[in-house]
Amino acid sequence: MSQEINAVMNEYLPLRDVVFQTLRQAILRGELEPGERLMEIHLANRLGVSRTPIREAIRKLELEGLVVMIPRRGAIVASITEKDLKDVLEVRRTLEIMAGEMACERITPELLKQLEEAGREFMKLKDTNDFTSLAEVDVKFHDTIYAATDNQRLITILNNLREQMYRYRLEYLKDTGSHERLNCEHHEIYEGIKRGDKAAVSAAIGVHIDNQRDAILAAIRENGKGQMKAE
Amino acid sequence: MSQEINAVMNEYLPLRDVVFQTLRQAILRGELEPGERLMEIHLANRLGVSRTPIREAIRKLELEGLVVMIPRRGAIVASITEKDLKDVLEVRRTLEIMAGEMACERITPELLKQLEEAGREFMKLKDTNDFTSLAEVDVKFHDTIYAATDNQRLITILNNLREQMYRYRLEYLKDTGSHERLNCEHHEIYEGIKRGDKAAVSAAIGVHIDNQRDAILAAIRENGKGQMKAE
DNA sequence: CCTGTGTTTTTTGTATACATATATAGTGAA
DNA sequence: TTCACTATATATGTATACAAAAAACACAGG
Repeated sequence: MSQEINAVMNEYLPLRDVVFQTLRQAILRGELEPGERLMEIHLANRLGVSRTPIREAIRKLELEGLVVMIPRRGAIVASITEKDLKDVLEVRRTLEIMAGEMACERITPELLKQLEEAGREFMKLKDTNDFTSLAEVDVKFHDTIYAATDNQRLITILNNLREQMYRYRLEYLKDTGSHERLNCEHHEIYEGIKRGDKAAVSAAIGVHIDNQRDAILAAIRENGKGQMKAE
Repeated sequence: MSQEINAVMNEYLPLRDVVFQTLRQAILRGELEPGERLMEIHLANRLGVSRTPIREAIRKLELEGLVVMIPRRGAIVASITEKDLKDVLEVRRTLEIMAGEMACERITPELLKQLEEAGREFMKLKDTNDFTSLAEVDVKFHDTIYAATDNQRLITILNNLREQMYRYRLEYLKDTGSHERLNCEHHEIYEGIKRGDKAAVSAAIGVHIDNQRDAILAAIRENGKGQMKAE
């Protein structure tokens, strides 16, 4: 049993963690849709494990808010309302600015170089249609800023908040018209951090998130069928 | 089996959640010390349940960061280093200020009244030795501000960050010399929110958290024996 | 044709069983 | 005495078994 899974387990990883990451990705990528039930036996058969690791993975997803438990009915994929998304973006805006300002003070030469590189890569990719790579580079750019804060708690929270929006990220990156603007914003942020100019960085990141917010909300309102549930 | 636990279950609560809350409280109150092992069979016997709910509760504690898993050895209560605590307080400072500023704009008359009342209760209690009630009122004061933000995500994160420091809260509230200052700070925050004066609120909350930070760090450095592990 | 009730099925919640890895203790030899 | 090796005990990781609750279904009666 669990051949395909155990193959990945070169170094030690409990099945529950494999299942957790698998389900998590599936939810964030939209392969499991909001409202969909997570039935233990079904998932167990599908992943080739018993119910035990499935259940333990669901406990973690529950705490993370990615699934909602219904008493004696099990777990369903959590729906994100527009209000939820606004709330997340509001907090994220504040913390991204915080991270940027901290980076102004604490960034190391290596990380600054890495940041510049991520910015360059984004510029190279911005006119292609390779949205996946583009998203990756975008993540790398922001991750570098996070790393510069030297605050693990902040990094963890920011990563979580960002991932809450993964379902919508790709959608909004497909709006190629915004790439040039994103590129400019990245450059402005990079230059600000390089100069240690907190006010400039703060303003640039604020604009950056606001634009992202507007783009995502617009995208949702257009084709908000499966993605957004009423409740 | 599980007599004492089932007694509490008038309305439906899975055993795993009862166990989760029980263990969580025990860790936050310091009844389970950092580094202590959480052995499943032992806990199961102690709480009168089987290993299954214990394990599921541990999965949640793991994601919350209150326990750390050691491969094939199980869970131990997470140690908080001084760096961890500083990181938490740094993030918390930013978000508490954010909450205060949002409260300036969004607070309702009822919540404003509740805030005033919490402030008054704190004043009444500040010269007694009833530290538990004092802590409760302090929590209520801040909870009211959180509620005024109308941002559920922010509330969740702030509650979590605050709870991360529960182990140290009581310690620092026992420093009766600081009560008068805390009281003034509360009053200043309340007045600022009432006037909608964001700058004043921001400054007051900043000072409030900074003082708390210094007090906690000082308390830890004094008797940092059991509480702080090198890891 | 609709409705209410009893039965069956499905699925969760909990307990237990089994395999394996790690720690521990004990024994023997250098 | 000390080191090494083996046997044993203990605890985790996973699978399975069992009970109970909820949903689905069928059937009888109006």
